[in-house]
Amino acid sequence: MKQPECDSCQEQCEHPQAICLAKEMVLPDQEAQELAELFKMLGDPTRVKILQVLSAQELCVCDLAAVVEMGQSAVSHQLRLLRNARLVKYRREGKNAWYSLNDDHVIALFQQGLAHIRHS
Amino acid sequence: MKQPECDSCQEQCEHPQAICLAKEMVLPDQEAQELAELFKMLGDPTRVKILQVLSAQELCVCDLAAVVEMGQSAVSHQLRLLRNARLVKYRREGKNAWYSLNDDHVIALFQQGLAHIRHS
DNA sequence: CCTATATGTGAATACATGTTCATATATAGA
DNA sequence: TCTATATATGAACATGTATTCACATATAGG
Repeated sequence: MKQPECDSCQEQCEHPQAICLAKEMVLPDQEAQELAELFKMLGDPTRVKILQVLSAQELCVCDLAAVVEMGQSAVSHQLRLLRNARLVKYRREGKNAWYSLNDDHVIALFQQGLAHIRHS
Repeated sequence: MKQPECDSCQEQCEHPQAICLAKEMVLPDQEAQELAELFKMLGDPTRVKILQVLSAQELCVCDLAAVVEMGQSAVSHQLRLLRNARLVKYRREGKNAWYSLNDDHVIALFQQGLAHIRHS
């Protein structure tokens, strides 16, 4: 077994080797933060529904509001968050703003997530 | 094209067909809720780190606190959430409580998530 | 039984989040 | 230009969340 190398393990830790191994592999702050941001964006039922229905077709704001049964304003606020997170894009056509997924990665996450909650 | 079938589409909606198709496929409330809960659980950098290091080895509370550089109490609170969500399990051995992942599904989600943030 | 150590937890705090309301902006059509 | 409709957004509010502090519980070893 290799010896712990990080300084902080020499004094106070209960199980220095385990800690050092863990410290070597743990995601750096920024990446952990970004990953958490991504999951946080998927961590709201309204946004879940929005993203899910957008995976099948482009929809405008008032349609989305009808589908998820929420006010137009609430949906619009959520869409802004999803836009900022680059999870959705939109195009303007006359009075309507048509939203769609920016890429399909999110769908893979949904599928994994659904698989998890469905048999666990 | 098939006609819209859901009642609510007959009156107010802007694009009834799109809405009806979406309504037919949208996740039911409870499932959207559960999925959101799962992602919410992954939506915090501390928990992200905890789960990630637990994917490699079993660790006790004070070790986890050292690795994620947070107080023992904070870690303990987070572990309770993760326990309630059945994402981690633990066994007591003397004075220590050794935590580990309950299953490996979460890791798949992390990998998907990392893939997403790393090239997007 | 007493002490030291590891862990769990309630209360308090600060902060983040989601929705609503009112209103602003943008566009189409008269 | 004026009106109607779709969308965006700021402010306010209520609720949720993460951390800290103080303390409770549990266990090992005198």
